[in-house]
Amino acid sequence: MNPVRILIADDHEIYRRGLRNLLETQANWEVAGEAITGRQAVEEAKRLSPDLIIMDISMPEMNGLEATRQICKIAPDTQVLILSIHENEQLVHEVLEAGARGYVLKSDAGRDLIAAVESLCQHKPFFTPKVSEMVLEGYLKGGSVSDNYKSPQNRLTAREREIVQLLGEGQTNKEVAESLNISVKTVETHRSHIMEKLNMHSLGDLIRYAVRNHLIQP
Amino acid sequence: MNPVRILIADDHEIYRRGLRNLLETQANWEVAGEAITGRQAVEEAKRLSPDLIIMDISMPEMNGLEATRQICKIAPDTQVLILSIHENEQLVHEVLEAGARGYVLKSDAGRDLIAAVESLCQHKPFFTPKVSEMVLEGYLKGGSVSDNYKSPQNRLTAREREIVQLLGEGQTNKEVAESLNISVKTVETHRSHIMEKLNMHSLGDLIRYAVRNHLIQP
DNA sequence: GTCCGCTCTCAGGTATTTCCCTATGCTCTC
DNA sequence: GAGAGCATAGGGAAATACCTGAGAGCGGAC
Repeated sequence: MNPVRILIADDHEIYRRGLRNLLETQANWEVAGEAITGRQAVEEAKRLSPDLIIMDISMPEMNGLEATRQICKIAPDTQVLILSIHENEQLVHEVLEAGARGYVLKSDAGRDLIAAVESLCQHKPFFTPKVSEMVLEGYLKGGSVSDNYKSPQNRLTAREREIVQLLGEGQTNKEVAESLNISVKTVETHRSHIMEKLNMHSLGDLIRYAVRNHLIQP
Repeated sequence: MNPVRILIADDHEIYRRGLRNLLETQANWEVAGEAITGRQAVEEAKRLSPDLIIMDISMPEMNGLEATRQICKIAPDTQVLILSIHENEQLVHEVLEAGARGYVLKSDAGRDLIAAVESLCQHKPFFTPKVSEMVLEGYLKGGSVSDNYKSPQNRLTAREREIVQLLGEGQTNKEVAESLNISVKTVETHRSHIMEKLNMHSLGDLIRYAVRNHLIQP
């Protein structure tokens, strides 16, 4: 039987160590790689085609939510397990919408992570008890999750959200352009589209928007 | 030479694993015990008399700040190193007041933790670069930290705080100048002073600072 | 299959804003 | 009265905003 190949995406080195250490206690599991940013996670997912990704939400450059969206699109066979400190209903629905199949709170991870990984490997979703209630509620309300969830950032495209995050992290247009390997002009275009869509008129508005919508940490 | 005996206090099992794993790479260091709550940390500090405690801030039952206060009172020989995700000036000064001798951001921990532990073992304080500037300024101003740091934004002058707030609320330099009936040039000067004082390089940084320090609402 | 709409990409040009350095009063302290 | 800190501001260089325009790719509609 082939080993289960796992990619770890978390910006804290200590936490990655802890995860690796825990996962390696399991026979037949293999940590195939590590990623520090969402962008790296996407790249490594492409390169390594892991069976499963353990994904933190808050990461620099690109957050885990956005990374999950992209990975589930380009590599639908890869299972994504979200590890988050946020016990936030909105966020749970967002990550499910993005394509993740599991959500474990970091405070429960020591107890539940192994079970969660096992579950996802058998293509069954997994949620820590606190989370599963929220999820259930979402479905019971009728309609799909997406019907219930119309957050304003859905109006932004993936690329636009990405740019909002980088700007929010303090990068200038020029730095964003370098980070994404695109022209400054392109960044300017995106930026003006974003401003227009959200009806904002200054970078300050944009950044507060990003903080409110958990695209960045204050 | 006796080994350095370390107590780990953090409520996340994965994180404790990571810490233990990292610390055990060092010869002559020994993880004497673990605590999951602040209360446990106090008890274990009494029972084990470790040389050093690595202390998370957010823990259930009793937070790391309160635990630090108690431990520094009952076991003044034990060094406390704070490990926190919060880049918040107020908090830094509170933990120093409480008796901690080091403050490392979790995002920097992988790089700085070993150095921090070494430093504290030689009874030298240690702070990650981002943090050390805040601290340094506090001491350079003379008097105790608490005198100067009733609130972190004391480092900025009244006028500067006013400007940070207006910028944070989404006003442009020009609008701020109109609001305050001063020249745009003056606003620019204030702004660059603020940036310099806080060691920031973009409006994004500034706004996140303002949100963290409750100068504005996100 | 083709067309339409959306997205991402980029360019050029001008107006505007910001950045960086310097400088002048003013007040308070030592 | 010398110096430190603060609020004020100017000049020139750099960056950004704001417009128009446009090609390439992609997915859904018909």
